[in-house]
This record gives sequence, C-alpha cells and structure tokens, in this order.
Amino acid sequence: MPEEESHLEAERRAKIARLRSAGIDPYPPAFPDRRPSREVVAIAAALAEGQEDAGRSLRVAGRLGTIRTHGKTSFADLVDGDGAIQLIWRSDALGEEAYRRALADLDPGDLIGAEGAAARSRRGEPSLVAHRIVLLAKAIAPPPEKYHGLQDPEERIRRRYVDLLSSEESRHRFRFRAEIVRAMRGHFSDAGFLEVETPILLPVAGGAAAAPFVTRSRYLDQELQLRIAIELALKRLLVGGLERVFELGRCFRNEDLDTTHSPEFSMLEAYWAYADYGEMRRLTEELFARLARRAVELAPEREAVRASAARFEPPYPTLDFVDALERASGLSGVLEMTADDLRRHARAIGATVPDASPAGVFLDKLFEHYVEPTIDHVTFVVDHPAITTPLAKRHRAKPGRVERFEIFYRGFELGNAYTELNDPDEQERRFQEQLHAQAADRYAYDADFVEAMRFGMPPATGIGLGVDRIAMALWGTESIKDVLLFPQTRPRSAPPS
RNA sequence: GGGCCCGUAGCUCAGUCGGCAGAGCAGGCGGCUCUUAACCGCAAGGUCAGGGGUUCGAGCCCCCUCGGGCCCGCCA
Repeated sequence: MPEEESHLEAERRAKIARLRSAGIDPYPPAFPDRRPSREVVAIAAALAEGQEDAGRSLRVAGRLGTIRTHGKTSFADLVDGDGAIQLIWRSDALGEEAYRRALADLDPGDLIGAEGAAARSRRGEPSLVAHRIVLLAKAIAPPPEKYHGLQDPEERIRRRYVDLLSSEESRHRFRFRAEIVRAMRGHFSDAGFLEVETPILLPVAGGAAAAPFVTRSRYLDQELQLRIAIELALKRLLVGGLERVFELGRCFRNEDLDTTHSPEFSMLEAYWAYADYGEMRRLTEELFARLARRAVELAPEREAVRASAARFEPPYPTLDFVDALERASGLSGVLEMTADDLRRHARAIGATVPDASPAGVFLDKLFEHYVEPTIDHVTFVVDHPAITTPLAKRHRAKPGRVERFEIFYRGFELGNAYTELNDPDEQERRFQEQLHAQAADRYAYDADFVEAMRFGMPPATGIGLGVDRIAMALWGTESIKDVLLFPQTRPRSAPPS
C-alpha cells in the first residue's frame, strides 16, 4: 500500500464516499448469471447495424476500460476473462439520473456489471445497450495508460496484476502456458504414467549438480534443502514397484537468474521401468509433435507461435554428440583425448572453466561452442561421452559412451534423458568420483538412494523436461520471465531513513 | 563478477549547448445521442530513483548507492 496517493486516487476515494452516502455499496458481494462477453458479442454480431435485440436481457461483468462520453450517449469498453464488449450507455435507456451517476462515479479500471440488450452500434460494433449498471468493485489505483499499457519491464514483473489487467497479450500468454503444461501432463497420463508428488524439503538435495537453497526445520532441529531435481525420489518409486511415474513441479537452484535460468523453475520428470532411452525418445517425439499442434490451436494468430511450432514438428534431426562435435570443430579422436588435450582445445575457444574441472566439462564447452549455435529445429543430441554424464548407463554398443539424449532448440536445452544406471555398486562408485572431482558444496551424496538401489531397481529410462523453457520456446519469447507469473526480483530499495 | 544502457506527473514519453519542468492519456470543470487511442474548451497535477560534488545556476556534468534491461562470464 503506497503511503501517499495521487490526486487521482483521492478523487476515487471521494467517489466511494459519495456512493456510500447515497446508500450504494461500492463492493457488493456478487453478480450472478453473467455471461462471458464473447457470447454476447456473438449474439450482437448477428444483428444488423444499429439493431437492438430487445427481446432478452443479458448480464455481463468485468473491468471498465475506456469511456467515450458523447453527450447523452456514451460508449465504454468492458473487459472480462478472455474477451471484451462495448457497452452503450444512453440517457434514455438508463434514465437520466442513472446515466449522470454512471459518468460521475465510474472510472476506467472499476469492476462493473451491466444488464441490457445485445445490439450493434450504427457503426457496426457488437455492443450491449445497458439498462442497468452496477458497480462491483471500485478501483482506487488508476489503470495504466489505455493505449500503450504498462511498458516498464520492471513494473510488469513486480506488479504482474497490473500487467495482466492491462494487457490481453499477457493474459493470453499465461493461459497459453497453462494449456501447454496441461498438454504435457496429459501426454504422460495418457501413456499410463502415474502422477506423484514427492518432497521438496530434503535433508540433502541430489540428482543434479547445482547449489541448493538451504532452510531449517524447527521441529526436526535440522537443516533442510530445497530439491534441485526430482530424479532420486522417482527412482526410489521404481524400486518400490511403481513402474511408470512422473512429477511436474518446482525445483530450486540457488544460482543466477538470466534469460533462460530462474532460481525456481518447473520440471517434468518421468521414469519408465523396463524401457530404454530409445522408447523414451519415441514418447518424447510424440509429446513434442502434440505440443506443436496444441500451440497452434491456442494461438493461431501469433506468427511467432506458428514459427516455433514448425520447429517442434517431426521429423527431428539426430546428432551423435561425438560425430557432430568432430565435424563442426575439425577435431578428431575426442574420445581418446586426455584431460590436458581437452583443456587446451577448450582454452583455444575461450572457455574459462577452471583447470581442475573434470574432463567432461571441457567436452561440454567444445560442444556448446561448435555445435549448439548450429541447432534451430528441435534436435536430439545422442550418445554422449561417458565422462560428461555420470548418472547414465554405459552404451550397449558404443564404447566410452552413455545411452543419453538431450533435446536442443535454438541455443538452449529443453530436456535430457538416459537409460538409467541401476547397478548400486557402480552408482556408489560414481558418486564417490563426483565427490572428489567437484567442489564439495556443489555435490550431494545421498546414501539412502544407494541403499534403495541395493533392493533392485528395474532397468529403466528417465527424462527431465524444462517446462518453462518449452513454454518459452513455443510462445516464441527470449526471456523466461515472460512465462513466469512472478519471477524473482530484488526488493524495492528502502526509502532513505 | 565485468561491460553497455535505462530510471522525468498515476501511465506513455519529450526535455537542444548547463539558464523558468513539457506533451499525450488518465483525473477535475464545461460542451456534444454512434464513439471505439472519440472530439472541442478551461484549469490542475513534479522528492526529475536516492545521496553527495562541481557551478552564479544541474533533469542535463562528476562520484557513490538502489532498482531494472541487454551482452559476456558463472550455472558440468
């Protein structure tokens, strides 16, 4: 609540006082039996210009947009959930007193209900001729400028409600995201995967290499971490006999925010017993094709969505990690190179990772530099060198490789899948190797997970999909903040004391 | 973490060479029965992000701080 209000807000408070003294509640409890503006627009659109469907009374409710006063007739725009309709206020239809009061007491941004007849204006605009207008909630803060809306990117994020109420594009974008999430969930459900919910608060956050957020349980008198991945919980469920499981939920990584990274982000992880990464690839390709179709259904008028959807359609190119890297870089024999060789090549392209990094880090840097920029269509990068990927199963045919695919799209990663490691002794060994190779604060040793695997985890494949990034990619935006309702921001600076 | 850029009325934006703080929208008052970024007239609206400095004089020049954007780095 701002401490000082503008004169605009003082005017609006004065109107509230005026209404109350006239016995009108500026915040009544409900407005039943309303119709979506779209329905009324459809009825009105069937009429001739200037014609009014006086036979039935219809009710609409929403936010008041611009008011165009024109003497004894005025026009006002009413915006509701996914549409808008023009209201015609006429002195003769409303009564002189009600007409005068509407103009005096209502402002853009107020929530109102209107009852009246569908009509088309003489200029042809589908409208509702109001016979009654009811204030449903007086807005004290004025809405942004009617034509440009809220432009300041900082304000659009900090006060998302203002962005949403003033921007149909923004409302559409978040409905779009929600429907993409629904389609992703539906795809795995339809394929027989059980949707589960596993803990976010953990004694130790594992399943990925990332810095966790740390918190504390007063009850347990113990430090807890917020999960960085869902993987280890879901694999425990495979051990427990749940053969196809997935979870779509928030993960948290205590790292910087940029256009493709948010400290909290949504992942969909799915694990499938007795299947391998080839089967997961088929399921994933069906998902991407489904998402491409759905995106176009949801936003057929958006050129950026049609362009993205085209890049999400099959067939999907496959790039063998090693072949693609060697072809693009001119290097050869990368699998046989020593860590020193790889570091030298990585240095040559300007990578600035520490000298002591595991050799796989240098390979990843080389791939990023030489191959990723060439990827445009959704592409499956497969069969990575084993040294880049400690948690996947060794490739059954290609020595030195693992059974893995990553899904790339225009410079960023959308998903990552393996044939999962299920040998508890090898799992233990790889955990130990990681522990020695990486900074201890970036690595979690989950002893209970190894214990679970000792009871027998079926051969399985698993995938992790970046939900926010998929929504970004399909909508055609460059920034993850565009698909997060409330991205993290620093607190506003405190006023000087 | 480094570089560049931005912050002026509730909102969208101008502000020249350092010389009285501007417009449009929104709001107030008046006019108009078919407008749709309605239109016409009048009046009002400012901690120029915050702090410090230079100067006769700072929105403008310099320094610091805060917030944001873009690029790079980090994030295997």
